[in-house]
Amino acid sequence: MNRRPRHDEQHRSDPKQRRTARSGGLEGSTIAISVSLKHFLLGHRRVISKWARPDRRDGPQPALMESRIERLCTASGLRMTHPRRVIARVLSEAPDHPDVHELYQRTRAVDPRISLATLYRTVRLFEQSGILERRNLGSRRARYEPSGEHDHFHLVDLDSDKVIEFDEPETEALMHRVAARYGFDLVSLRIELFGRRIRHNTESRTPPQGSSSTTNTGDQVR
Amino acid sequence: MNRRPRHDEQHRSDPKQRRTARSGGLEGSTIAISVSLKHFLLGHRRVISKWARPDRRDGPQPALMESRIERLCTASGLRMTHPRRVIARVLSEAPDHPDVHELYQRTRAVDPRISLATLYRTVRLFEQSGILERRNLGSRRARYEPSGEHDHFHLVDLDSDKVIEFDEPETEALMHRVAARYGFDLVSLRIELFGRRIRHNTESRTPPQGSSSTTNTGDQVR
DNA sequence: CTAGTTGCAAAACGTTTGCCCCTCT
DNA sequence: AGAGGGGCAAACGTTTTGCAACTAG
Repeated sequence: MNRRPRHDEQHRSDPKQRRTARSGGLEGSTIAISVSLKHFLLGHRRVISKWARPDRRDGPQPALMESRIERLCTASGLRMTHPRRVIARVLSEAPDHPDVHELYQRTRAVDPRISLATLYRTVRLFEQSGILERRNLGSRRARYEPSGEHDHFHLVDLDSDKVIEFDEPETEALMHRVAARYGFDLVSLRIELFGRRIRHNTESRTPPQGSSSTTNTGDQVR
Repeated sequence: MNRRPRHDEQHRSDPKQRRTARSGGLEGSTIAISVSLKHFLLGHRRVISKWARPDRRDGPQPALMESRIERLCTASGLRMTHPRRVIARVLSEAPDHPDVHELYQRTRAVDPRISLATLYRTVRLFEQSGILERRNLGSRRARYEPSGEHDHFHLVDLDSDKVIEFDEPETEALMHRVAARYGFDLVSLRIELFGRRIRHNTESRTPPQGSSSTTNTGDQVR
C-alpha cells in the first residue's frame, strides 16, 4: 500500500549538481573536508580554504560545493541525507531570519518532496547540534539562524518584518552585571527592538557598520 | 437540551482559599517573589475592604471592591460582565506574570463557569484596550501583565520559571540610540535575561529583592 | 429591547510523534 | 546489512471562532 516517493526516484530538471558530486570520485574530498572542518572548529581556520573556495564569502555559491551548514553537519558527524543537504543549503543561502514556514517554501522550491515533518526534525537536530539557533521574535512561528560565536541582538522592522542584527557588547556585559545583582548567573539574554524606519529625517549621523544583511527597504544606510 | 449555566445563578461559592502546591519546599532556591499579595486571591469578597489598606488614602476611591483593572475597564467604556469582573480582579491581584493557563486556574477557582474561550477573548480585549500587555517569555504560553507607563525588563529564573522585573533606564535610552543609529524609530523593546540562581554563597551584599523592587507591578503602594 | 457577550465545541495553527518503509554509510 | 532518516497522517498544546443562548445597559 501507499507507494511512497523516494528522493532519488526522479529528479527535477536541474540536478546536474548534487548527485554527480556524490556519486563521482569526490567522496574522498568529502571526508577530507569534514576532517579539516573539525580542525576549523578547533581553531585552524585557514586550512579550509584549501577545499572550499578561497573566497568563501557569502556570495551566491555554486551549487556544486557543500554549503557552509552542510559542512558543519558533516563536521558534527550527522548523517547527510538528501533532505538535510537541501535544508542545509537553503539555510546557508538565507540572508535573513526565515521562520519554519518560510524555510518550507524554500526547500519545497528546491525539492517539493521534502516534508514539513522532516524540516522540523532537521531544524531541531541542527539546533541541538549547535548549528542553528531558534528565535521567537514576536510572531508565533519560530525563526532560525546560524548560531554565531557571540551574542547579538535583533532590531525588527515592524513594517517590513525584516530583522537587523546588531552587537552591543557593553550592554551584554551590563546585563550580566544586572543578573548578578539579583543573584543570578546569566545563561542567555535576548534584546529585541521593534521599530519603524525613519522616513523624513534630516540627519543621519552614524550609519551602521555593515552587519545588517536584510535592509532592502531603504537605501540611506550603506 | 443543553441548559447553560449562567453567571448569576449562584455567587461566591468556595470561600476557602487554597494555594497551589507550588510554593512548597523550594523557597530558598526560587526567586522570593513577595507573597504578600497572593493572599488577596480567591474569596474574601465581602471583607475586601478590610484588606484594603485603611492607612492608604489618596483621593477619592470610588468603588469599594472594584479592582484596579476593573476600574480601567470601565474607564475604557468596556461592558463589565461578571466574567470580565472576575478576570479583572484576578489580574489585578496577581503579583506575578501568569500565563493564560495559570489565569484560567485562578479564574476557575473564583468561578468555574468561566470558559477558556472567554478568558482568551477577555484578555485579548484588555490588551487591545491597552490595559494589559502580552509577553512571550520563553515558554509556549503567553503571559500577561498590566501595562505600565514605562518599559521594564524581565529576568527569568530558568529553574523556577519565576520572573523578576527590573528597570534599566540607561539601557533603554541606549537602545533608542542604537535604533536611531540604524535609522529606526524605536516603538518597543524587550530585554529578557535567562539565568539560574547562584547557590554557593559568595559574599554578595544584599540582593535587591528585599526591597520589593523586584516584584511590584505598580499596583500595590505601601 | 438590542447590541454585545458567553459557553461549548470545533477549527486553526504551529509543532511533534508513531508507524513503516527506505536510504545512508 | 543494519541503524537511523523520511513521508504521511494523526496527535498535540495553544489560541481562535461559529453559533445559539443569554445579559448588560
